[in-house]
Amino acid sequence: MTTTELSRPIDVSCAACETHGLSLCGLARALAPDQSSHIQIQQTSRTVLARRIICREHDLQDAVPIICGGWAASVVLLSDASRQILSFLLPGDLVSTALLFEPRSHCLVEAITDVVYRTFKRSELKATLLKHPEMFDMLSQAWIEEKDRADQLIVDLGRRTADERIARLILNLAERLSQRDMIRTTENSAIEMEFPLRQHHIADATGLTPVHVSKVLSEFRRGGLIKISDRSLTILDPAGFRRVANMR
Amino acid sequence: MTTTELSRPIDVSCAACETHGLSLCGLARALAPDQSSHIQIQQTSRTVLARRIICREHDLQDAVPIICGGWAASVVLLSDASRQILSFLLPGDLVSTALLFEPRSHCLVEAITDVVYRTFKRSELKATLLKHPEMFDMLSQAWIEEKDRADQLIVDLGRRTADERIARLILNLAERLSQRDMIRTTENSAIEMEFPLRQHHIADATGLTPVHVSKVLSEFRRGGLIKISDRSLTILDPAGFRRVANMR
DNA sequence: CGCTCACTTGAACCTGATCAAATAAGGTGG
DNA sequence: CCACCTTATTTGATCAGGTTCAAGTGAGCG
Repeated sequence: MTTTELSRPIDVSCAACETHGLSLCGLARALAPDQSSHIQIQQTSRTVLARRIICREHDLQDAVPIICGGWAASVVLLSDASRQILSFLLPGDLVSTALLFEPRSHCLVEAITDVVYRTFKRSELKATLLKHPEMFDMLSQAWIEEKDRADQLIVDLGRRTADERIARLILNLAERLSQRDMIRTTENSAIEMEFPLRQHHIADATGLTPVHVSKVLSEFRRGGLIKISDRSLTILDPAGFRRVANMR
Repeated sequence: MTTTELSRPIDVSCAACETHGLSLCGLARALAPDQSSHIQIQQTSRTVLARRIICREHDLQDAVPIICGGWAASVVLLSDASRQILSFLLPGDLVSTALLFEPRSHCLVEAITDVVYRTFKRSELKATLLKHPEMFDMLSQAWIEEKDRADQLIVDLGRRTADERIARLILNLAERLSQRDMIRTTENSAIEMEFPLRQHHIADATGLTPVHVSKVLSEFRRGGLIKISDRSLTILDPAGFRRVANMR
């Protein structure tokens, strides 16, 4: 069985949500069932195992998913079996703001780690949105951020070198994790984070091959910029790493 | 003087709007002053010359622009003076749906041809949006299309060859122009359209160099796929061209 | 122990970039 | 209308960043 389903009230298997409770983005927080929020919507919590699919392209879905725990990716499959990752989804992320308005997902959403997510009925969520102006603002906020990240990725893929793309990906993830209180900063200002991505994920996200990703990461390691071990990544030299990332 | 400003009623210098009156996308049409629409919002019409800027990055704008005539581009400038075009804007396009919710444009909008556009006050537009559910649907439609095109571009830049990128760009433009009744189909099923783009625009949009764009276009021409002359492009062999565009 | 999956490393290759020079196409002032 | 200047486009030669191919190493797991 790849998914478990349970209706409210949310039970302990959703502990991951609590863990990141405070770190969820506005929308997710407003909808969290255990918050003091005055907004109440029917919702369902699910768990999927790593590598399993959360929603398929062209699926017609009545449900709008929000990630509560774990990492996922939105990916587009090409006819030659190559893949492009459009975005990584972290706890608190709405899978796609477009799903609020149209039932058809146009890309695959795949769990990278085990993932806990909640789903809402589109109709209810929309209704709530129109009734609560503050929710509407959160939505437009999420929308703007989603588009900004897509535009940023376009620039990266169109105009930056492999080194830059990879460094920027890592820094962007660090930034987003930091907003969720999911990084540690050590006394020598190194930044450490959980990093469940395989090199092929990085390759699929940056438009490179896994082989080249390996070479670039080795280079970064040799340069003392980062350290990777045991599904955890440390940026040893944030300033230097940012320098690599930013400009030609 | 780069822009002319005139308050309603719209005069003949906005003839371009009439030309494409029927072709505007839902939102723009609903807002067109000469339509039988029951929705009335204060608006201003402006004209800018080719190559001039419609709105600058980080500009704080009270105004939301919709293109009425001509072609424009959203572009991101990099520190090394290279550029990435995020999207081409055609008549009927909202410059960016994000501008409805936040006053700060995060990219430059540049006229490619002479451009006629109208601007609306954000506050009024937002208010109208919430009052008219059918406008809200048009907006979410525009939003979804905008995001779809961005995602499509990500895939193109991440995973496709130069030939594919260029062919797809041209086909996408043909498709969008066709929705606006701005293409001609000749008896031998060739597709002809106005094509004001310079090769450097194509390069900036596809993440390639102008030199390489020139080579690829020459190759297409030599293969009898397209013809370009006098700011007009003809797809001579649509089937063959689509084959080049679609898959590896 | 033997698999499989992830990563690493090196060699050869190729797509697209860079450099350079020539040609064409506009636009302007006289 | 022409001479001149600037901006596009074309074409060829060379270069380089990443890919592809291939083989080997290592870690986790049944």
